Amino acid sequence: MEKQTVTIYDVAREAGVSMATVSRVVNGNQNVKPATRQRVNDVINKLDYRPNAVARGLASKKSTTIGVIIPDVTNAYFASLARGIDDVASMYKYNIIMENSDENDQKEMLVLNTLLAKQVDGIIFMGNRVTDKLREEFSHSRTPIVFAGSVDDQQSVPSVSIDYVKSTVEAVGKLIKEGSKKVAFISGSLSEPINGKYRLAGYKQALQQAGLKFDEKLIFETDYSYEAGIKLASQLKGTEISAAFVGDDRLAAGVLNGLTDQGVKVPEDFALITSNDTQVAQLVRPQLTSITQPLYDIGAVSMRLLTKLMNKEEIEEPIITLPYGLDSRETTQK
Amino acid sequence: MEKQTVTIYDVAREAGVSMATVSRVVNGNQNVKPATRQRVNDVINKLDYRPNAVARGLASKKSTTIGVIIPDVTNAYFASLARGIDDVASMYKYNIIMENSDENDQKEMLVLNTLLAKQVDGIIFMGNRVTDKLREEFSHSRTPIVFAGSVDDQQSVPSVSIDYVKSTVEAVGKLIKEGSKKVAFISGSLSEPINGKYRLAGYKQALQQAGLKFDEKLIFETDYSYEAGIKLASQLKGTEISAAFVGDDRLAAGVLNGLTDQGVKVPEDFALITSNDTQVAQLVRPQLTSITQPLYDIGAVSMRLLTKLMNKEEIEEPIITLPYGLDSRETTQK
DNA sequence: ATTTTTCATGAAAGCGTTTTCGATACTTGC
DNA sequence: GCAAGTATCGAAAACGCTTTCATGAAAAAT
Repeated sequence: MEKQTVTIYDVAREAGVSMATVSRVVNGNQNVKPATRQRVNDVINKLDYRPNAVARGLASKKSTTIGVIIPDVTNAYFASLARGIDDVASMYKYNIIMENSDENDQKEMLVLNTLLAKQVDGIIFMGNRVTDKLREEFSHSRTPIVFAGSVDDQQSVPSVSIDYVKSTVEAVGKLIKEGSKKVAFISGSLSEPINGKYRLAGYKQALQQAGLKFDEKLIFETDYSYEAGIKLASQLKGTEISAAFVGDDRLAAGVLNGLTDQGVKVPEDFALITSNDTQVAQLVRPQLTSITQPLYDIGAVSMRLLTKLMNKEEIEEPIITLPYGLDSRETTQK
Repeated sequence: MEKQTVTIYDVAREAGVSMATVSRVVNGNQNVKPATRQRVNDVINKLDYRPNAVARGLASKKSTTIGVIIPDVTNAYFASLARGIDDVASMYKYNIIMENSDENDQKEMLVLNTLLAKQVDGIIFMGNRVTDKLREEFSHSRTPIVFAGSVDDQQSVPSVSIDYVKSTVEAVGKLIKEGSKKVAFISGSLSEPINGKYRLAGYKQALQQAGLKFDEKLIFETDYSYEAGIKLASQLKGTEISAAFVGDDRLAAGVLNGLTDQGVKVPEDFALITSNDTQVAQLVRPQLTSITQPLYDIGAVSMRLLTKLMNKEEIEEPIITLPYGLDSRETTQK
């Protein structure tokens, strides 16, 4: 016995009303006589009627679904944002279609298009850079979008993040103040604005404030992985470098563990500050001093912003900067 | 100028064919003369036509979307599974609606229902227990479902996981063989079959094989968190217990760090084996010896199984058990 | 040359809702 | 009691696509 799906029409017939009325009670429209509402609700329960969201979406042109483009769910940083996004999304009755992009240009285009095809009401984009093609696609579509945990360097898209320049100035400044003359700057690709533009600027600014000269050789561009950190650690050993600012926690954990495994004492011989305050930073020993970010909130606020955009509400400020902190743990003097 | 969406009808008119023909070329149906196909494709490009997936879904009764119920994306274990799921899902052109359940019964029911309302073609469920209500809901619906990383203890639902009993026997066996007479069993709620039924059974079996007596006092039931581990560590210190099997990596990391911080030497004074082989296990120092699970594959295989179910293909074996391993790292003798 | 098959296409009926617009039935005010 | 307003409801037209069925044309078989 194939379960025949019960439609709004069945309910209407059974309750002796029109589809319009059923639709009204389902959607909480007030123009229904209480008695009728009751009758319809009874039938709904009796028949176990569940509105078909797809049909609803077609008729209303709203899918109550938003698309989330995430580099990799497996990355704790992005996963935390995602959690914030999801929580406020469900608060507002939206569902989330999540797509891993691997920060691959082609894949990003692809998922963006399928998201648009699915008629998502809005999109949250996570990633460290935006290609021109992608930006163009964004502006073409009528679908609102917000960047979470990153800024469009043209500042043309609503976004929420922390102040990467200032936080880096502070972190590097601390390293210098605690006695390091040679502070390495370790990050992912410098072609990503967050690194090449903001963090690097902060690094230089901190140097300048301390009257130190910028040295190209202290800049290490690598990828965001634990392994890359381990490898970097061997390069670092035996140099004059005695501290490092690192743009990613897993990378930092690699550097730390690599250093420690080689007998370098952290923080005595080498100080370290990382950037994302992911749980990783607290799991390793010694615990990583880190810039702290309201990860969950970045996601949550992004989603909240998106709901406003979708409602065409007036937005006071589309580029939101959330407060950050600097938590001194065990890889700096204190 | 509000961008007027271009529909299949516009393409049809412009190309001088019927909607049916356009639909055919869009869907790769072979019954179209190459010349016509070409003409239609040209118009599609010219007009930048993108099929509306919602309308498509309504007409075809397929959403090409699957629902994923995950306890918490922020948990590395589940995130890894999710990644596997997503990769093969997109391989098969499915999109994923992801819902965090927090393993909360009520929330699970809720998300299941919205998933069903959205007409997902299939569901992947992650979680450690299934309430009867949920099970009933599953069986009511015609939507195929598979459990990833857990088993329905009634074995009535397709699932993919590892053999929790055998892997635990092996892990606990190793601990005993290496000299521990008192091995603690530390896990999350015993009401979850994975703990109370399978792992515990494995634990007892290992004891029995070694001729050891089961001792209620060695069973520690807590929650899966780093903090819980830290707390547990103080309880453990000073007892005769000299080893522990732990059901979760973050929990294990907590125990390890807690022990170490109190001056207990691991593995010399206390040996530890954890269960999920999440990256956490390798980040901590000493690195946690762990049962290894093919996390990504569990997700991937689950999704593959689901595609078969959705295609109504013949399934040889709906309860899939993937191979596990035991990686001796630094929290056991070797 | 005629009959069959096969191919290519179009007309139109859904798919299950929402929503507009008008109609009817009640209230209310006077 | 009657006009005017208001609350309640229904008919039916979308929404943008897929899919069945019929049809005519072209190809193959006789």
